[in-house]
Amino acid sequence: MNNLLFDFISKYISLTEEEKSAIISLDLFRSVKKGTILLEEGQRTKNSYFVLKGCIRTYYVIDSEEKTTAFYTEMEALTPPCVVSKTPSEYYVSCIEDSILLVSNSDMEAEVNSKFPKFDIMCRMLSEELLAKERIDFDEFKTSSPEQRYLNLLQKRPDLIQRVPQHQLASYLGIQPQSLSRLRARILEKKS
Amino acid sequence: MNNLLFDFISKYISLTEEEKSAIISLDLFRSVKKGTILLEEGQRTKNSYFVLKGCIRTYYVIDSEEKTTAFYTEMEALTPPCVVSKTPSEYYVSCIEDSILLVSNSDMEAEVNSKFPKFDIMCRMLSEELLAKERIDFDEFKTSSPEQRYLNLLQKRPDLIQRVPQHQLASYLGIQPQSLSRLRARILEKKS
DNA sequence: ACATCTCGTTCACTAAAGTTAAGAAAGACG
DNA sequence: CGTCTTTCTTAACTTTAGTGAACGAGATGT
Repeated sequence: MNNLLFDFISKYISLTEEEKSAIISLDLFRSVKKGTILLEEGQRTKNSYFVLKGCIRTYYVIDSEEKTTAFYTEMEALTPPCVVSKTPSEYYVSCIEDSILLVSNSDMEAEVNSKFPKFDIMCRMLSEELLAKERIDFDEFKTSSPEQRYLNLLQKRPDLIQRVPQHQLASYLGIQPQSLSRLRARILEKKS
Repeated sequence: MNNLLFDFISKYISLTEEEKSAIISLDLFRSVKKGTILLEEGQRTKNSYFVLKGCIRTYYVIDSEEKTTAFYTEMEALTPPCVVSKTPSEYYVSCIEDSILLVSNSDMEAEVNSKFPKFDIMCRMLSEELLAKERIDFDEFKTSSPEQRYLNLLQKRPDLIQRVPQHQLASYLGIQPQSLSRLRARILEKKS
């Protein structure tokens, strides 16, 4: 697990052995069972999550319906907006597979960053990269139909379609579960 | 103009007079005429933009149709994804009002940041904040209908509806211009 | 002043998504 | 093993968005 993390970090900065052991000594890894709710609406938190294995999702409850808006799988990081804005969370975060997560909190990050300014650089690079990715995803979403979005997902994250329940996928695609079923039937029809 | 910029920066870090004059000496301000294309599809650039006055938009050309995905107005910053990924741009950036922009390039930023590490911190805070904002916008988009998105925009950025052409607004809302017209008529009907 | 072009709106029609309801299939649990 | 629940699918119907075409208003250019 440590190696997975260090391989990831090495894409941005290089670490000395001393820095590596400083990270290990923080004891950040957590095993989390499927179904665990990591963050609830209205709750305040300083925690960020990095998925080493498994999958977590973010969802809102609107009119007592769950609306899933994002999935985070292996080597993906989530810092909930409420951590940045220091306000109560607008959404839930839950674990949809047995997972191994790295859980860090912003106070601790600030401390580490002041000791190792390198980390600030890495955080900056990471969030710039994530912002660019998020914008492109958003743009693709805006400029395509539900059917195109599904086909696009099939290309880019085929694993998600296997490991995630359909009704969660549906709201991730911005549609109703029934529409997703129909849309998939339509696609199969076209192929034949 | 300098004051607008320094007020903005002061939300993140505090600057000494020396640092301020270092920034001014970089001579970053540009007056840009309405209609100017700042970035074209396929082009490589290292430029980021900060809008002091006016409005710029990003758009794709898909099937020879313009698809507008974002607007940036006063005190908003745009670093195109292609600057981060160092690849040719996937979209166009154009100026839709006579504007005053701050144009910086990533080489210069790197130089300034190494001289004043404070700036790295600010960039990090800024991109974390923007990422959080982008995620929330995306989530709202996913979880609402075109009509709700329009009403939402009316609440949050009423100025945009005034200053931006309808057909650009339409694709910003992820729909066709005709649908936006119809949708607006529908809303007016409901009110009466 | 005239022709041209762009933009916004409207209309009729088609296609797709929302909604409500019902039933089948798969899982969870005692 | 059967029961209960959740998940997925299908269907009928309603609502809304996409599409193609047409029109008028306003801007642009010569």
